[in-house]
Amino acid sequence: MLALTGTLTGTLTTSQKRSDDMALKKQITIDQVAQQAGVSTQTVSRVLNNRPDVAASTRQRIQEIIRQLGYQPSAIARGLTRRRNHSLGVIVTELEQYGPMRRLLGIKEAATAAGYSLHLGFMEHPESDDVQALLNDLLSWQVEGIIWTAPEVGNNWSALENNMPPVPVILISERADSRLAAVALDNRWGARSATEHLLEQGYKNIGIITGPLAWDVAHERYQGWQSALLEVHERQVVAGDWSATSGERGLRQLIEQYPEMDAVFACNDQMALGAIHAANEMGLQVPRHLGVVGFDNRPESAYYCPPLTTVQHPLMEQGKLAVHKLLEMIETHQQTTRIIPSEGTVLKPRLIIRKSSVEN
Amino acid sequence: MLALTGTLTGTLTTSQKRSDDMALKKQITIDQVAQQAGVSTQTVSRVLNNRPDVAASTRQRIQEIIRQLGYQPSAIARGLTRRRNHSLGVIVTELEQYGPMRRLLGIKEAATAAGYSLHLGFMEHPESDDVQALLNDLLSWQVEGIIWTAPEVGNNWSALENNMPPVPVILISERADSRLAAVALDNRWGARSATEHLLEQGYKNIGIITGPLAWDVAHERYQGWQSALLEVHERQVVAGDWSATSGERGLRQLIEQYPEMDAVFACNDQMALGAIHAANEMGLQVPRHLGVVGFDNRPESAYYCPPLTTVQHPLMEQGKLAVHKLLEMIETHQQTTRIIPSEGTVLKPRLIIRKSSVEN
DNA sequence: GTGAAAGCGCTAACAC
DNA sequence: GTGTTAGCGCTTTCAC
Repeated sequence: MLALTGTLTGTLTTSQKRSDDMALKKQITIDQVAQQAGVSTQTVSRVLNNRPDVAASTRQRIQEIIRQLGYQPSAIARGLTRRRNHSLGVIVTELEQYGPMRRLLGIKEAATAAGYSLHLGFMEHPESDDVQALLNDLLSWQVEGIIWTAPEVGNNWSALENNMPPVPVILISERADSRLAAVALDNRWGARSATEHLLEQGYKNIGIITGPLAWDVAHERYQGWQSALLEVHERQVVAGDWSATSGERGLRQLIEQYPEMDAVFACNDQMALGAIHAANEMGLQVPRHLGVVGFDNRPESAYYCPPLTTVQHPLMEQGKLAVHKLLEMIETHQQTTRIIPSEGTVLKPRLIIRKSSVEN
Repeated sequence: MLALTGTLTGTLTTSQKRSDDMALKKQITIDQVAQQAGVSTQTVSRVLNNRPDVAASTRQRIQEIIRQLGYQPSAIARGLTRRRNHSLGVIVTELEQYGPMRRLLGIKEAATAAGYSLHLGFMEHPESDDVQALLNDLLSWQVEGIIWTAPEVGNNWSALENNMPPVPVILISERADSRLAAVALDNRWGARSATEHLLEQGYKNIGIITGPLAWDVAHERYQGWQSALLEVHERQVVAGDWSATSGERGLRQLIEQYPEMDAVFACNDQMALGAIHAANEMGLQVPRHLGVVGFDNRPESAYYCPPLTTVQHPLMEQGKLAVHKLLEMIETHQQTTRIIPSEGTVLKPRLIIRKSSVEN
């Protein structure tokens, strides 16, 4: 484990060696370019920023020198004066999960396309981490806006509402009724349609393997499932942790406590995979004896045995949309206002029907 | 699509509205803190940096004011003077793949633990993107070192060797014999042991579904497979693209062109899943008629049917190790030297044996 | 213990 | 067209 914290003062450790064949290149600055070209730094700056008022010959000469020197303007210094550095902050968690990852990819794509770079703030423990510290870190990099794509759990972003950062914030939400400027995915609706599909297929007793219920996303899916049924009993519910392992364990437990179960809604594809696996091992045929539906539509879920019926949601699109809305807010100097549910965009998932829930 | 490129000059678009209830908070600076406290900025700076030579009472007073104002020092301005901003650059691709993602998680964890933040540079098209531009972008953020974890394809980092950046670079490599300061994973060795395992199980005719062979990682696995066999024929090889779909297609094609095949090495778990699926559909029992081995050991591969024999490799560890080595280089002012294969760390994968390759 | 001055690399606002 | 001046927010001298 490296202990870097102490070295901030600048004193270097004792064992410093330096490869002899390669002196430390100093950074090339605008001054050097200006000097070489025999002009002022200002003129160089004009060339860098494609300003019109530079003589063509001067411009060419300067560009040539820039190339020769391999000069690269410092985004940092530039940002300091411009008060704008074309970067966005993203607060993320659980990147090992499918949803967060896909969203980040969408964010990245849209940001790159718009010429923005990304600062990531990782929230390790959504339920306990100090939100303010994370925000401050991002703000200290002068990000122009912030995308919040960490799970809404407990009151971890009530802090946000009380102490709004000086830049626009957009929230990526898992629920249709979110309270900050948000791009939301209607998980509840998706879960409901998955459950209704099972009912339509003639299944009568539908269990559920949920995600960790403290998370909004898990809670919403749970609610969606519940809303499709007339009444539900505790026996029908088991909590998983998104992993295939917990899906397997979950199914076994459900069978035990709810023997009449003939279908299960697993709240993501991995848990569905675990459930199918357990069913196979116990000699229950899917979908004959047990209907199974998942959530996510990972590319591989079409190749499970049997192929998995699941809910597809536009994750990358959500990420992209969030960037677009955020940039719009930035451009119009719009601050994040408190309660704008109607302005928020709500994306709907889509049910993908495969063999795991359709007999024959 | 937002067109931001034109707004750099500062002129804002016409439709700018501003929410009335919330004026734009200006950033709080060190000067304001100093003024409030009735001291010089210098003294505040000393407090911020935990310098000893400040009167205890002064320090307390200043800290109090900092808290009240919610002052947050600007990492940007600080970095500009210190010439050090505690950030690392990471060049990544293909984050939707399991390997790259896991490595990034490892990198993130180690960097966070050491108090470093990360700048991501995304390489969209490893085979064609302008490497220099990506590097320049990272350098313009004054990153103190760079982790290169994009696939080695074609000559995309030969540019690196010719034009070494002014900061240390560490390469995350897929081959044991990499030429720059590297933390490598011995893919060839892993693939070889997977293939040898199949031979030991009595399989005689072993096909392969490779990844895109232009990538080092795919090529290395191919080589490992080949090295375990006495001689190989073109018929035994099909190229996939890492997706389950390509695995399914690949198996069908192999069966056709290499009918005596009794086992297949799929170069990642997803393709293995696709292959198993195809086999099931064609009435071939796994592992009875066809042995299958994958590569990656994703958490869910234990739940395929049958559970997948596969090669596990320490991806997160590789990422962490890369950070640690890079920080070490930074601390010792060590530049990346050209050829140091022996100094590079080589991690070995490990075969995980499950039912897909073991009859009974 | 504390402050004044200079400067990090760049750009905005004005001059000429 | 081009140069000068000032300043972004902070830290590093070096005074006192």
